Amino acid sequence: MKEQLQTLLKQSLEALVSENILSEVPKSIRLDHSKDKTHGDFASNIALVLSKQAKCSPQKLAQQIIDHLPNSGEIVKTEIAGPGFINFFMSQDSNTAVLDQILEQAVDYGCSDIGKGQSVLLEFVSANPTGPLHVGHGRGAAYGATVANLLRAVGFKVDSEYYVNDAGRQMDILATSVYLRYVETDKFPDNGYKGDYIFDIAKQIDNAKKLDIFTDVCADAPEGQSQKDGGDKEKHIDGLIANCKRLLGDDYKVIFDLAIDQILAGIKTDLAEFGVEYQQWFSEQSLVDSGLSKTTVEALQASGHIYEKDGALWFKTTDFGDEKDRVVVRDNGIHTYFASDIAYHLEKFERGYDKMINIWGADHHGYIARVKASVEALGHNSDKLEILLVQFANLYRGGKKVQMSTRSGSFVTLEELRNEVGNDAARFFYVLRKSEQHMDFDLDLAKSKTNENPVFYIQYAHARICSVLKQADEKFSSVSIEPILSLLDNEAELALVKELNRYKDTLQTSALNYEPHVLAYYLRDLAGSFHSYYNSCEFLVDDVQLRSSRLLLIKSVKQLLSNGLNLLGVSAPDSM
RNA sequence: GCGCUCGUAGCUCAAUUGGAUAGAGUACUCGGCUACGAACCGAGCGGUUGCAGGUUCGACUCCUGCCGAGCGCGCCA
Repeated sequence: MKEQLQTLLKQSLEALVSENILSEVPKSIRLDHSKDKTHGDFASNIALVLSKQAKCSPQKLAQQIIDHLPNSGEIVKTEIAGPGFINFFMSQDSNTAVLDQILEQAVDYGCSDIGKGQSVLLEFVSANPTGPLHVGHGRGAAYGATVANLLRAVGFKVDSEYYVNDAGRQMDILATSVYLRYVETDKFPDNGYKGDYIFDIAKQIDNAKKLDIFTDVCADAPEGQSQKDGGDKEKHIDGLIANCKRLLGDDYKVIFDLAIDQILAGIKTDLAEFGVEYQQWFSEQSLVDSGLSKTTVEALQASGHIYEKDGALWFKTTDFGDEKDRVVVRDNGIHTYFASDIAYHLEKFERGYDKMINIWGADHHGYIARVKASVEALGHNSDKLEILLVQFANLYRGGKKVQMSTRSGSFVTLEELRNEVGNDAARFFYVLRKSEQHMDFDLDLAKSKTNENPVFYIQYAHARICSVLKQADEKFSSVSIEPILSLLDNEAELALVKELNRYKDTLQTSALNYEPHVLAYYLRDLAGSFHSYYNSCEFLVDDVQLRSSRLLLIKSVKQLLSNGLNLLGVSAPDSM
């Protein structure tokens, strides 16, 4: 319906161009579903936008646009309002046509091909495999999975990917922490991984020697001493790692692999149970093994973007707008994390996607400039790489902010949250906030008063409709009666029909702007309109035509609630 | 100090991406089940959109400067 109207508007503008009233037809003609029903069904600001070009007042231009509109049975009334908006009042038939479309296209209703099959690589979560996912990661997981669903619905071909940081010092700290729990030392370093899950992994070690790895390590800062001096603490744990590797020999690798396998398996299960699926798990170590990490640095060197200073290799990212240059190879010859990340992004570009999207925690924002710089330096268009930042969720418990740290082991895991509030509530809650909005997550509220979560409000609407339809089947014979949609004429019905007409645009807006919350809010509004309708009208009336018309309407509502919830990764139960 | 992100009702958040009278939930005050599910509905209360300027037909939205919050600024990952 909106498309037809847009076409009519365009024809009118073309006519005005041929009469030299306008110089050209704009690329896009803005047409909004009006939010206030007194403004009709659609509103356009086109006259306001073009008044300067037409050199006349917006109101006058609006009148000319209306005068040049081709005749159409769909438009019953137009009016000029406010500073020059054109409001369109559509015919009842034109408005209720959506009901048939929804029921005919069912689960596919709302889907489109605006994405034109473009391929997208969507990377999200990618938390270091040094511990279980916590509720902070949950936001990225829910957001990423939903964005993937939305993009697919509007015609993109999306691959989801998790970048596994399975190389580097953090992994050695992890392995050494596990070993220290295995030997049950009382000198566990302050900066090791202290979570309970480390004990669980340690229990699975069999047959390794229990050695004292504290000999000859920098003894300045064992637990409880000179904690102020971070440098010594780090040297201390590096010494422990070195001893661990040297004394354990081959057993070190066994423990190292055990630790990462266990944790990664846990992360995979966790995400799968949360309804978050990945097409690829990409290992950082594989970049080292394949030599890509090394050849990438060489390529940068060959193209003159690398210089040496203080024994290290620096990448001149300032040439590409970064605020300072970055080290890629340290003076000890070891590649930095950034070096593998450059290789990783190069590898992504070489896989040939039309678009790449990274979803990062907001704490990584300082990293964007250097990654884009490296992409440009290697001859690729960094515009194909979009980086979306998700703000942290502040957790509150008992009115107090909960500090979260994987190392100290003080965090609420995603699994705990899912068990407490359920997947549906968790998925919905995470996605209800705009991603760049800081969000406060009140654990007590989420856990103890789950009925206040709006997800139940929407699910309840769905269940209510199912219940009505079931009873309709039981009470009345199922002879098919042709509904007469013009009977749907009371206020609640018109509001619902209007709401249903908005779905398709809402889905597109939500997808193209990577804003799942737009869909979430829409669904709540739709459920709200339905609940009002439910309380104002009876569906199972004796008048067969009225009854079947009303049932057709609520069937359509049910379909869209189900479609929308499905995209958000939330179930649409028949009863609850 | 510099940079990024943000600041909207008592609280938690929206606002069709620059549009018309800034809306929901929650809290609080009323009212509605002999009803197709009350996990619901209806009414009320609640605002100088952090502050001050600017841009234009029009600003919560864009620009500038302050104030406040979070994050980042390492040869860590």
